[in-house]
Amino acid sequence: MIYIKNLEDDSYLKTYKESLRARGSDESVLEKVLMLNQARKEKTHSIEMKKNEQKKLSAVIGQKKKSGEDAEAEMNSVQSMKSEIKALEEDFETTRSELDDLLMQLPNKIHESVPEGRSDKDNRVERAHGEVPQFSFKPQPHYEIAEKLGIVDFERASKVSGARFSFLMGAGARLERAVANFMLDLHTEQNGYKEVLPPYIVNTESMYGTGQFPKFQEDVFHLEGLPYYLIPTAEAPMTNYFRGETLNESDLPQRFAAYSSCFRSEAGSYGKDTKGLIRQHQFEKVELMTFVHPDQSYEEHDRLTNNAEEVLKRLELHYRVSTLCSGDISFGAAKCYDLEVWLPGEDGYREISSCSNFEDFQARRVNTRFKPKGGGKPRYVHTLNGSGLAIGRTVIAIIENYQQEDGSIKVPDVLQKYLGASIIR
RNA sequence: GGAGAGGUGGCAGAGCGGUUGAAUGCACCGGUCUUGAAAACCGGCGGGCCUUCGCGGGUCUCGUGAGUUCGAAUCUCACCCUCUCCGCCA
Repeated sequence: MIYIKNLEDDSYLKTYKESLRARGSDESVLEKVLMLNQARKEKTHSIEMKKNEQKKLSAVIGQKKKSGEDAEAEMNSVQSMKSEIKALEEDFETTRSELDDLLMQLPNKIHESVPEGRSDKDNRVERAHGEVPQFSFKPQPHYEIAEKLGIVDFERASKVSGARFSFLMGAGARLERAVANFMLDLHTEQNGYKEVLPPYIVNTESMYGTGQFPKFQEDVFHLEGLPYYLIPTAEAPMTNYFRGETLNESDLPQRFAAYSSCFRSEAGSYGKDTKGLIRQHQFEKVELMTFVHPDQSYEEHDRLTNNAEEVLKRLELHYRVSTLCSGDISFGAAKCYDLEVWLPGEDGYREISSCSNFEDFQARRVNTRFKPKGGGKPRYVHTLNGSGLAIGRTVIAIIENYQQEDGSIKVPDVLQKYLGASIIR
């Protein structure tokens, strides 16, 4: 049961409707939800009244039996109440499950600072770092460079696994590992995150908790015949980490840097980015995930985004930051910044991180709350996450931005100690 | 994979089929006492949903789900999880 309380608040409802419109989503779902919620309340009430009657009568029976009296009449009337209640409950259950299904289809309310728009063309560029690098030769795409250097093998990967898989070989594999270590060290030693290696498989319930389901059921790998899924991102296990728990306010914020492989079926993206490492079924990522006090989530959103940006800054890669517009922002996010890195081989920008504030959208689904310091009812935490960064795409950016005319790759300064080399040739 | 034990409130730990949301202890919060603190004493102390302007009332919740019963934390079944021993394995 999610979201009901908010939707009963008139002013919230008003802004929520505006938000739905800005997203371009179906408003009729909301109308149905409001109707069903009303029905749900009425049905709950009548069931509870009946149950109360029944309980009282049962107590009478208990008394009578104890004192050896006959309770035949009472027992008969309880019997008939029971069937009445059963019918009411079945009816209620229909309403409730219908309502639940619809509630899962309602997207998060977007934040007021999110620009209106329909597609990624309407996203608002907030800032850029560095400048588009100039080359004295024509820069090659990463897969050309990498294949020539023998640090990636797509052909054998397609034989062994299929399309959208790769073998990283030698310095390629090591570069991937170096980048992962560099990011994790930065986030744990300087940015205050706790390092996590989460499970790569989660159960059905966890997939609903992050808001991946039911909408994106197609995009994940399902283990046949089992209620298990390969994680499309570490966001899945991490958002569920405190599922069903009530934390203390003093426990907040909780900041995690989770390193994991990610698995995506990429159904529906056939023909897109078929070359190279851009869109693989399996890739590595360091995911930043935080649980914070609701009053601090927007401050935290900037912090987290800055932490992700710092990786690119230290690697001296040109990138820009945009706020996703209302039509482009994901289902569960209230606000989202995309970090796009410059790829000379493509002569364009590529998303390398997506930093979202979910406010309490996910927290409601996973039921993660905290007890306020001064006492009072538990409140939902706010959750945020962002790639810090996608490792495979970072490797691509390094290959393309640090390529030399002779086909070698210069190693960025900060990675040299991890790689034990200053050039890959 | 085989054999056994167990899952009760923040923790520890009782619980006979009958008014038990659940004894007791600890922790926590408020108060008395104290210069202050401790100790002692008194009181309070889970969450969801429905209802109420509020006080309050109702209902659900003792791993999860179904069932037996007028009535289930207590009985039955299935599932999940934890622990111990054996086997296997990185």
